Order: sequence, then C-alpha cells, then structure tokens
Amino acid sequence: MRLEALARAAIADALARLSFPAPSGEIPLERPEKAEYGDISSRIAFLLAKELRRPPQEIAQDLAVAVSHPDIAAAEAVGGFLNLQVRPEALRRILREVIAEGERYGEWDLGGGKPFQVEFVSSNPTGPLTVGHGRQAALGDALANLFSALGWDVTREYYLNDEGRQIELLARSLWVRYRQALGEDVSVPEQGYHGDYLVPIGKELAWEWGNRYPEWTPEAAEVFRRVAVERMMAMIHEDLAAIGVSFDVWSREGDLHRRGLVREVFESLREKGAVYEKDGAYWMRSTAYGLARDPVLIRSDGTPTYLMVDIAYHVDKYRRGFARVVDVQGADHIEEQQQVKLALRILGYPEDFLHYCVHQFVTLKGREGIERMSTRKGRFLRLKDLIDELGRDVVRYFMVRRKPEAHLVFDMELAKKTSMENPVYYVQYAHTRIASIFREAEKNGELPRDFGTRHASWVAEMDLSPLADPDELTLIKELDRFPDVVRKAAESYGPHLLCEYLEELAGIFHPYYNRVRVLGQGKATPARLALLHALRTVLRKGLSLLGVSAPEVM
RNA sequence: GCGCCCGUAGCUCAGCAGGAUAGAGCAGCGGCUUCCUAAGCCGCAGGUCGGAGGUUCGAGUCCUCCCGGGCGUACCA
Repeated sequence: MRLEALARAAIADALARLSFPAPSGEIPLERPEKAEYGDISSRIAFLLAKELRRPPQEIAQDLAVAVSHPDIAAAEAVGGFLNLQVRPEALRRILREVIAEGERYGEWDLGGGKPFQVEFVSSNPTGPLTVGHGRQAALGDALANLFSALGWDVTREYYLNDEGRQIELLARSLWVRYRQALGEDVSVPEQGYHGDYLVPIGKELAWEWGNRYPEWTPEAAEVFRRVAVERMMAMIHEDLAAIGVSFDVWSREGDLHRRGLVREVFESLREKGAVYEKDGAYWMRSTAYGLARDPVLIRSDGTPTYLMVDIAYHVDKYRRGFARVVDVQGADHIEEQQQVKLALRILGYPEDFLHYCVHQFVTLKGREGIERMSTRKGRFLRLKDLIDELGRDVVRYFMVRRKPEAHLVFDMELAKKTSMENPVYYVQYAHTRIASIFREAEKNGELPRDFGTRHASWVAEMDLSPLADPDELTLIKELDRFPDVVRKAAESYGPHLLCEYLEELAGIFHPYYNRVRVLGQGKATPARLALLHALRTVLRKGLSLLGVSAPEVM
C-alpha cells in the first residue's frame, strides 16, 4: 500500500473511532516541506471545523490521539494540521512494491485503453522546423508518452496544410530563387519566404531544369508547388528525426475536401442557425455566443477558410473514434481555438472531447538577432542546428522544463555546459552513477544472484532493514510520489512537473552518494543496491517519458 | 479598445486545484577530494510574491480594478 493509501486508512479509522463525519470528498493529504511535520499530513481538521463547531487544532488533537495504525509511528497535531510519521518498515514495504512493479511503476489504468490523440507540430511545409517548433515537438511527444502511461491508446498526429496561399507564396519564392540561380534579376515577393534555405534548392533546380520555366505560368506554379512541398517535407522529416519524434498519422488538408467533409460540416453549422451571409461570404455567428468577433467560414470566392477546414478536421477526429484529443499549439492560435471549440459546441459534440495545450514562444538568450523568429522573413534558428550543437537530450529537456503557458527563455550558456550545473546532466548523471555502482558490484561479486528480477520470491526475501538513513527513507518517500507526478504532469499538460521531480530526486541522491558508500558494507550493501535499483528504474522511466535518454556511462 | 497568457531572490523559474516560517538552480561569498566517475558535496547570504481593494479561520494561489510585458484581434495559415 502506498503512502497516501496508508495515511487515508489510518485517518479514516480515527474518524470512525471518534464518530466524526467523513469528509465529502477524499481525505486531503499533503507532503510537508519540513521534516518536523512528519512524512505525510492532512488538513482534514480545517474541513471538519465548521461542521463540528470546534477549532481545527482541537479536532486535530483528538484525531492525533485516536490514530492507531500499525504503520503509523506517531501522530501529532500542529496548528490544525494532523502530521503523521510512518514507520520505516512501512516505507521499506513500499520500496518492495516499487521494485515489484519494475518498469511499469508510475503507470496507471485511467484511460482504459481508449483512443487518445495528440496533434502537434503540424507546421506548414514552408520551411524547416525552427526552435519554436522544437518546443512543440518536445512538448507534444512528452504529453503523448504521459497519456500512454495513464493507460490511453495514444496516436501522434501531424496535420499537414499543403494547400492555400502560403504554399502559393512558397512556390513563388522558390521559383524566384531558381531564376536567380540562372542569373536573372528578380526578387522574392514582399509577402514571400525570404529564408536562405530556398537558395540551394533553386540552384539545384536550375542545374537540373535549365531554362524550362522562364515565366510564372499556371504550369510552373503547379510544378514549383509540388517540388517545394516535397523538399520542405524532406527538411521537416530531417528535423523530426533529429529531435527523435515520429508520428503515427499524417493527415492532409486536401483529404478533408475530397471527402466532402468540409462542405458537410458547413451545412450542419448552417442548419443550426450559426451562419449568416454578408458581402458574399459566409460568417459564423460567434459574437452571439460571446466571442470577440465573427469569423468568415466561406470566402466570397466560395473557398473555405482555414478555420472552416479546421472545424471539419475536428469533426473528423471525433468520427474517427478518439475519446479525447489534445492539440498542442502556439499562443498565436488562441482565437482560432475558441472559434473551433464554439463550433463543436454548436454542433453538439461533448465539451471534454477537445483540449488545447497552449504554449508561449521560445526566445534564445545568448544569440543576437533571432529573438523574435519568423519563418517567412527567414529570421530563425533551425531546430536541427540547435540539436547538432547541443544534443537531442539537452534540447528536449530544456524545451519541456518550463510550463507551456509561460515564455521560454532558452539559456544557451547553461545549455552548453557539460557540467552538472546543466539540469539535464544533473539528472542523467544520477542514473549514470547508479549504473556505475552496479557495474562495480558485478565486478566485485557483490551483486546478489537474480538481482533486479521481478520474481515475487526475490522481492519478498530482500532484507531491507539496513535502510534506515534519513536520506534513504526520504528517497523511498520520493519514489512513492512518482505515479502521482506522472498523473499530474499529464492531466495538467505540464511535463515540467516531471523535470522538477527528477531534479529533486537527483538532488537527494547526489549528496547521499557523496556521503554514504554502497559497496563493501556487508548487509547494508544488498539493501542499498535494492534502493538504488528502484531509483534507477524511476529515473529511467521519468526521463524516457520526456523523451530523454538515461545513459549508462557519461 | 477587446480576448488569452505572463509578472515570485541580481538572472532563469517552481510553488502540489486556498493551507504551516514562500522554494530550487545559476550568479556571489566561505569550506570539503587516500573511497562506487569532483561532470561532485556542505554551508552562508539574498524576497513589500507588479500595485490596490475584496472573499476566507487562512491568499503567491480565488474575484474586481490598475500598472508593465507577450500573443492575437485577416475573405493568412
């Protein structure tokens, strides 16, 4: 039984003993920051104060006296809080459970295997991925991992917008580069894509095709559109490979049109009375539902807007059977999101179907000139270049270390450091140190046979009684928290919580490592190895949820 | 103007769905290495939680207003 379950049982029992009413919800529990407040504490007395018409401290006092549980060593009332101290044996039993669960420790069965989609990156094929997309890639992938750990059947999806005006501009810009390579004096259109990345492609095409497309004709447009998208997709695939993210489904805007879904969804909205006509275009009546403005759904030339397609796309997601969908998007899409959510509400889809994980932008500290990035203006740092310089692990870790809704200042100086000042190495090095101890133990013959197996007998027979050092018990309490951290990180769309947890775990381990020897300590050695084995498993699991490696050697 | 987000130590940020004396890392200062990797460890110092009201036994956390910053406010995506 884990710590919280144990505490709840003890408190529930004390409540019953005193004939106090049970609280309406769960018994509240928290992990006190200070050791003097015990291992786990509850503010239950504050909740009962009103009903019992007595001061919290008195109630807590009564509860402290009434608590009688074999695993609770002491109960104390302080300032209305009920602080519980757990017996070391109970903590060692928890460690046993952690080890028994092995690699699965930290996972839940909350999703029931239901289909869950994370849509992320979905960058238009108009250029390589920038460091901004990197945040989205790292975030989306971590969320996908987290929801898998919660027991959902997760699909990673990339929505590919390969039509429309932006692609037109891209094709035109590439054509200009092609003409320039042939010596012609033309320039990229004002609204076009000015990045250098089109230059070498233009040269290649000039070399390959010669003067085949001297004018910007519909035929040329068609060809350059196709080639441009192809080449951009190739770059994006390279970037995704660099950061180590792969998608299960690539959906294309064009498919939605071909299947007639856009038209159909538009008609449904019209039937609901949510659409009106003005200036030859069709508008959604969003202001009637409290939004700031009415957006156009169908332009006066009869083509649907991006929003209209996006609404249809989400209807499609629902029909494809996803129980829940999370879109990871930048803060510049907030209005869009409100409009899509409204449309789905009007169409009668469940409120909790679609969620957005909105993130703010990334700025690089220590690089001049690219504070504010723009693919179109060609002012950006390519994600792949950053990864080549710093390594995948550093980039991924830094990208998810801050809560998504806050701006991320990417500290190049810190990221470049290979010392443990760099938080990702600090965590990874904890894992490496443990791996090193195990290598040494094996060499010395100090590693018990079958160590680390999940055989029930092995787990049950371990003698953990030598684990009595305060740091050892603290480590067990921290390991006990892990599943809750995983759950919270997923449900609040906040992988940074996992970073924080891992850094805290490493922060307890490193001093312990420095102070306490593991090998050559008689009976303490196998017990400490057992603790480190569990710690290593959790570090590895936590890092892997973030898409970061757990190296054996550094 | 309106919508969303952010404002916590010199810097970068946490703060567990309202709880205990507000935490961490970096930078600063002082100490530690015959030993499983010093890519380290220990200690010190550092704060009107942007401001003002309000709700509450209790507010960094919730509400209102104000100030500062970001993003959006397209028949672009």
